[in-house]
Amino acid sequence: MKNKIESRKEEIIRVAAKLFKEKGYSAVTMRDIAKTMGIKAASLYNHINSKQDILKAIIISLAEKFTAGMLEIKGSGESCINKLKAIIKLHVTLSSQNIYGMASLNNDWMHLEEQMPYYIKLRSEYEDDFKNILEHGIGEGELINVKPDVMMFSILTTLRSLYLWIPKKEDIDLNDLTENLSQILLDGINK
Amino acid sequence: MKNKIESRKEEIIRVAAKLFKEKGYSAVTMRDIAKTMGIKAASLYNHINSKQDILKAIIISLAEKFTAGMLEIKGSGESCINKLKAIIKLHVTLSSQNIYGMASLNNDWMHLEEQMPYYIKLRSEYEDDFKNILEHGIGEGELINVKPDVMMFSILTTLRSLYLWIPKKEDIDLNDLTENLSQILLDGINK
DNA sequence: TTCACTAACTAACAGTTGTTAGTTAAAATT
DNA sequence: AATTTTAACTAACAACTGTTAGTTAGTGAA
Repeated sequence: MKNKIESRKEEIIRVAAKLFKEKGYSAVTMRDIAKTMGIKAASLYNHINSKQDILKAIIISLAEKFTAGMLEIKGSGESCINKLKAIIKLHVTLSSQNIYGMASLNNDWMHLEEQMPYYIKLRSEYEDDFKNILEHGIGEGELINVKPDVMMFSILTTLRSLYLWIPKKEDIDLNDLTENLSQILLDGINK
Repeated sequence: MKNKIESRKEEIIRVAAKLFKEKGYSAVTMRDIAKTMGIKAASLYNHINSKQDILKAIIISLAEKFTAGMLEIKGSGESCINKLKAIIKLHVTLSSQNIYGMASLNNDWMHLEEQMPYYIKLRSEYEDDFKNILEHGIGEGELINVKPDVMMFSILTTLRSLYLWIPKKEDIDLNDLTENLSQILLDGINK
């Protein structure tokens, strides 16, 4: 059943995500989405159930990709520093693959309805895993002894904002970016 | 004319900023704001001109405080590292003083209308000044030689997200936070 | 050919939106 | 005491919201 070519439903989700990034979920109307696709708002409902369903499709699928990525990293048996580098790469990869979706994930999750508790659960678990890696790194002497909360906040907010920044650099090389970010986030900028 | 006690207009702006942080500008109605204050929506218009004016009041005044802070730092004659520490302190100070306003500044600026170009101008100049400090630091050998764009992105997005994080820690000491952030952002977490 | 399916359409709905007009009771000023 | 100002109110508006119902032209299968 699933085709390589984009289904109409996937197109709606893609177009909606782009509009959500520009104006936010609440400010985008079904008529906006339809107009961008060159059809009428009512026609959208041949493919999707509701506006809410579009948001859900964007956010939950992305959140689950982060969870899957973290699961793999957790079980990799690498050093703490290497795990952190893998997390950075995970964010660069997923963000560059779905810039518009990342905007909704960051800014529109509070407009989820039934799915909100599930999203919150995924996010909490991700952050717990992240903090765990940091605490382990501190315990092993791999990392400096600073509050892991502040550490995680600092790194994670940078990674969560990548979607704002990647599209501005058309010529960007993602491996370079991952490398630069690792250096800055792990070793700082002070010479 | 100006009193120490909060005017009704200031109360509207404060209440609105809190609601804007929770749901975003577009999802908050004038009736929401009024209800929170225990009055009717129409009564708000005795004190403010429009919903748009509330957003403008929140965002522009904050943006101008950042501009003023940067101007002072720029002319301080301090070393690059000390200027960066001063920027970190500026963000911690302004963010903790106005957590709700910072949310609008970050997430709702695109809903500014006439004032949008002015906001964009302030933000661009701030970022230019920031990058300038970094480039100077690299040139002088104070900072490692990594693309200043990536450096600025990394530090600035962390600082811009402080509003998300400060309120979670009731017991937080702002000087501690500034100190921890400086260490992490400037020297990294790698031992 | 006949039939069911797909994906578009028009029309309309009930509720919500920001905002205005006009009114009123209390407080402040003259 | 008379007057003006303040800050609330009710009622209403025109525009917009997400969504539904019913229709229709084109497509592929029987």
